[in-house]
Amino acid sequence: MGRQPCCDKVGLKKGPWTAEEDKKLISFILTNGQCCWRAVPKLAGLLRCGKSCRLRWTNYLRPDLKRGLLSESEEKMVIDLHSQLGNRWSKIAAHLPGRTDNEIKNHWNTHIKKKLKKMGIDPLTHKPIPPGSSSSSSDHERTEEAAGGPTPDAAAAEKNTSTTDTTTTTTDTAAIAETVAGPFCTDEVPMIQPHEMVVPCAADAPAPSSSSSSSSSGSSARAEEIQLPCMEWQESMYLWGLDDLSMNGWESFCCEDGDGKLAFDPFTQYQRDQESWKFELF
DNA sequence: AACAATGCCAACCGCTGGTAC
DNA sequence: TGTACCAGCGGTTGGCATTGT
Repeated sequence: MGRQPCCDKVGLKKGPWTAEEDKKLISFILTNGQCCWRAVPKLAGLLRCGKSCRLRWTNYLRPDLKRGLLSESEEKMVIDLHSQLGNRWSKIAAHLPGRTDNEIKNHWNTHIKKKLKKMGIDPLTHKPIPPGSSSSSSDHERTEEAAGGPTPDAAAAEKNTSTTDTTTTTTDTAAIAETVAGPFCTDEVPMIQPHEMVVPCAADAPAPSSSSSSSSSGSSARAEEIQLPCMEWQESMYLWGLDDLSMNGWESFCCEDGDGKLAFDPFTQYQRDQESWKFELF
């Protein structure tokens, strides 16, 4: 059967989100919660497809997101989980509160993969690379990699890794993870410590079940975890800008001392233009 | 200083699985 | 049982930032 496009693409905006669009999306979800994504852009007054809205929310605007590089322990966990689950980024992300599948995927492709290759470990199989095979990688190799794709052997190996051969690879990978996180410390910004996590409910909650019994279980369950802030928060929000908000989490603007500045964490690689958010109370 | 190469990440694309009818 | 619709997933890409020459 032919699938209809997720939305009418004519006249829809693509590319980077503007601050104004972010604001619309956040305020809509604040008011209405996460419902049918297909309807969100229309109801929120956005010229985006629902899919784009969902992605923007889950990968960037969600208040329980941690920002910054993955810590060593998180990296170890990713390696270990990857050895068991393969490229199931959403499953891996489910074990790392505040991290998105996209973020983990990117981190894997840009950092971890490289580290493993440098150590002579095949990031696909988590086993030592036989001498003689190439282990270099760069962003520009991705084309060849993508074009060629994994070798049948590698693909099979990954499949094995992710399905049946979990016991051996887990053991291997535990050691690998230990080694990798040790000598290679690429993190050049302070780590987020567990106590700095902005939305405790995400960390405290059990890992989301991968099996959804209804279409709403995944994201909606997550929505239920999110403690929507009090109304006073909105003043802080506009005072500090929504980018700060999305970066640090809503709770940092609702902290007991009532001073969002204390909650602001300067370590992040926050580089986005904040000009457009300086309105209202400024 | 100018240009090229490389790194990085947000966002997009297309597919899959689940569900309602 | 088959079809249509939806949310979610994983792979890929575009473009900006950074680094090297």
